Amino acid sequence: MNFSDRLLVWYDANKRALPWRDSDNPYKVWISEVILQQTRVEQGIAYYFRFLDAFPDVISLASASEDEVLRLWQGLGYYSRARNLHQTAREILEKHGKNFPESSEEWMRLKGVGPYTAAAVTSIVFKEAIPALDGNVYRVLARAFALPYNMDTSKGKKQFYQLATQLIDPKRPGDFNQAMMDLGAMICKPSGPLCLKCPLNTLCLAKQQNAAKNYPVRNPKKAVRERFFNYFKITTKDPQGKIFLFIKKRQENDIWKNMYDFPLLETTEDTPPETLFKHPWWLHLFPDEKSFLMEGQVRQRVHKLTHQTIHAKLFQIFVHPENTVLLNKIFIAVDFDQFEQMAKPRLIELLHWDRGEKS
DNA sequence: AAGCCGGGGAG
DNA sequence: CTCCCAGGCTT
Repeated sequence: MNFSDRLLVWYDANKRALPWRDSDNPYKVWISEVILQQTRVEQGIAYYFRFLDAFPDVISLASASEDEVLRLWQGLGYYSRARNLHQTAREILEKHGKNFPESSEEWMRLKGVGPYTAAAVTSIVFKEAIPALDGNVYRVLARAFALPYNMDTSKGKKQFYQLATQLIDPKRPGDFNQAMMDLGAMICKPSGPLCLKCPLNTLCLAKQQNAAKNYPVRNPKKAVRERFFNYFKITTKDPQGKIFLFIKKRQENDIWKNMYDFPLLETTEDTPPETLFKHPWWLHLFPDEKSFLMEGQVRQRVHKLTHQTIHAKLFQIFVHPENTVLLNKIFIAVDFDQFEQMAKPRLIELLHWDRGEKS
């Protein structure tokens, strides 16, 4: 038996039962593929169910607001996926008149759809014989053939792509692609691969060399950036005694774009409150140091992302309503119930609900 | 080509 | 702690 036959025999007997499998619905497969970009299946499944429940088809997704879509995506990360998904739903409805494109070339032109997602959707739904290369597939191929190609470079990716094109079963392209990913996730794992259970173990060159850990070749990882976020949870009361807090929509090209957080003063290093309260940004909001009151403990939290570590502090500030004219111009006043319904980064969710302080 | 974009689970 | 996950976009 050749590579593909062994792989597919194994797949038929061992494939994972996943909610979007055996579906010929391009919308469902598309959503699942985008949710699973850089995201483990176990983490994505709950989001998949909630997303399809809220937006069962492309029309409902296109009809939603971006805020609603981001709110459903909250906690999953890489939020451009949600923004692009929403934008692309509207584009499909406009240009394709509700019908999805059927070729990977057309899919590639959609926002948020790259080589992997285009190939995955069209191979699974439309049986296009094009390989879908994700992290699992690079690892399986690199080990099986002891390939020295760097998967972080375009040249390296091209080598993997050409090989996969040779291997893919044109009769079952979707199953081939999913089988490669299942094998990578279940057997040919990044560390501690289960070679004894692998259907390819008799032909795997990395196993013969006992060198699975050397594959695939990748770029060395970069240093993590350190950032210092000083947040101010500014609250006030209206004449009826109802509490409002001031928030902001992040519109810069930075993390968490188009999601909501508290008024933020970012500094290049850890900065004591006395210094923050003399900062021009703060003095602009509160020229008079008696116009605000700091209450409660300062909440602190270290939030680690893949590429940056955020040292966050949350200062709780109370402001008398007569001193909120400028705040109302710069920020958005919401009550706590409204705030709960808005799309927030994980860090904000944690700071908001934190009890006491941590250092 | 390199930099940027989240959060979480496994070891 | 480190690694990396059904990647894609911007510069």
